[in-house]
Amino acid sequence: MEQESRLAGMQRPGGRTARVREAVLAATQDELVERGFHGLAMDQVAARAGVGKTTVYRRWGSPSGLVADLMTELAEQSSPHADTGSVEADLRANAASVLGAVTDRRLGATFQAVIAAATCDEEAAAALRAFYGRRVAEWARAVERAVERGELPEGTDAAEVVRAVSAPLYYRLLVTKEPVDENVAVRSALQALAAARAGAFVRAVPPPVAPSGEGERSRSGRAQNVTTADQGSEMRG
Amino acid sequence: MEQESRLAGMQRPGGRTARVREAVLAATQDELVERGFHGLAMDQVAARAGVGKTTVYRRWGSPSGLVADLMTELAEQSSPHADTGSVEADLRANAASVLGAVTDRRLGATFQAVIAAATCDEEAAAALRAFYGRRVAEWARAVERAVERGELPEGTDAAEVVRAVSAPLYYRLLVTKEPVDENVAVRSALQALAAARAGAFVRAVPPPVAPSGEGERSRSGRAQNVTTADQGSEMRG
DNA sequence: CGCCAAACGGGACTCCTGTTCCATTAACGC
DNA sequence: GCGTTAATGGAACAGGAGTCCCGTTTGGCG
Repeated sequence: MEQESRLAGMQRPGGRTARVREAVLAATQDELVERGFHGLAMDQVAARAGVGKTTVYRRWGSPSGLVADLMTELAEQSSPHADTGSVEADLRANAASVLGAVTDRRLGATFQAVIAAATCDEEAAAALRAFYGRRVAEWARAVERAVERGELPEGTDAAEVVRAVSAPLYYRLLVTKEPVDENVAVRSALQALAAARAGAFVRAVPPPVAPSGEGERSRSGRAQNVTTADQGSEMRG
Repeated sequence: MEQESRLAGMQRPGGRTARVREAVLAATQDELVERGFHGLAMDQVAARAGVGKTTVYRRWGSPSGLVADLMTELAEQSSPHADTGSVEADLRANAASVLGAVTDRRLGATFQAVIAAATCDEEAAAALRAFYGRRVAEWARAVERAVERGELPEGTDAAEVVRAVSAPLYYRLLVTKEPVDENVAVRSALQALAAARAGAFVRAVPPPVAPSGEGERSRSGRAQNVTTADQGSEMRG
């Protein structure tokens, strides 16, 4: 999308260059598994890949660049998805897929890394967006077919349903750091399904309810005890 | 809990020490807003806070340490939550609260930072867990009351419902990097509510479905098949 | 087969992060 | 007040990440 891969800019993507990239990306993943993103040192990667440090700096620039390229690589590979004819089974399969990606030692480390990188590096963020954009779109087709079959309400936002399946898993993984296991994955799928069946994903914007509670204030604002009585001073436009 | 704050270990937590901590944490937040976690340099923080670099290193050790302490500080402050008597309003208020925290320039930067730090630093991860543990527990009470009132099914896992409200917001913020606005927040709350009403959060483990399609396989070749051969109780309504 | 430029590799160099040492300040107890 | 010493502040020091320079390799092409 944004960039075919790190070979895109190369004017001579011949044998050696491709070999170098392959070796470096593999080494990067190894390092990620062993030391995590914070411990990803360009030196180490270069040494492990058996290439010059200069080369790694020149082509990838930073650890973020490495993981971004890695993610781009993964984005081009992944695509399999189920289409069983039953939304429930499809969504379960989707959840299982995410679970697998997150659980797998190698892939999990990579995802953690790319997400960490994405918090501070635009290139990594773009790679991440591209990856999920593609993946969500793939799985969304199953949901769309379910809508066509009448299993889900007309107007259901398929992509949103798919995202809703992954969201709790990533929430646990990244925010609460709770373990993510099969049980959680199944529940996640079923929750999304239940909400979808209830029409919570139909595209129309829901109407506001009477007392739309004010959110918490930032610490600098120092308002404790929101009584919710205060009416809609909207959060931000 | 793990540590009251960074003052805990201090044997002489008197005026100056407290002042230093305050100044350093404030400076840390400023730096986070301006440069983000990746650009958080101990030197800069020290200079900005008007304290010696040595002091910052001695007491916090690393950028992660700074951020973790900041999160601990925030955890002790936050507590406001709505209890309007209507689950829908409460959950909307919860979503708005999260939205506010994420949207606020200062708080948002801090959360991003602590999450980034948590991916590679156990102390930051612990601070993050503590923060959300507390916050979720607070909001869960509103859901519990809703269960008591009969608005939601018996056996509903209140904490799970609360987490389900935040999950999509953090998913967008961290994974897909889509903008998080009020619209998304409201939808998130209503999705969680719909799922809760449908009984998707009752504590019993859901039953397996017949044709559990083959999940996708992650590239490393491990298959994930949801078998969920657990005991069961029906859950869709 | 041989040219040319693209890409790589190694080593020296720079700069910045983090540490150490010691003098100075100011809480806390009396 | 006054002493003790935890805690801070400054400056010099060390180590490592990232850059630069330039020579070497190698893929593309006639």
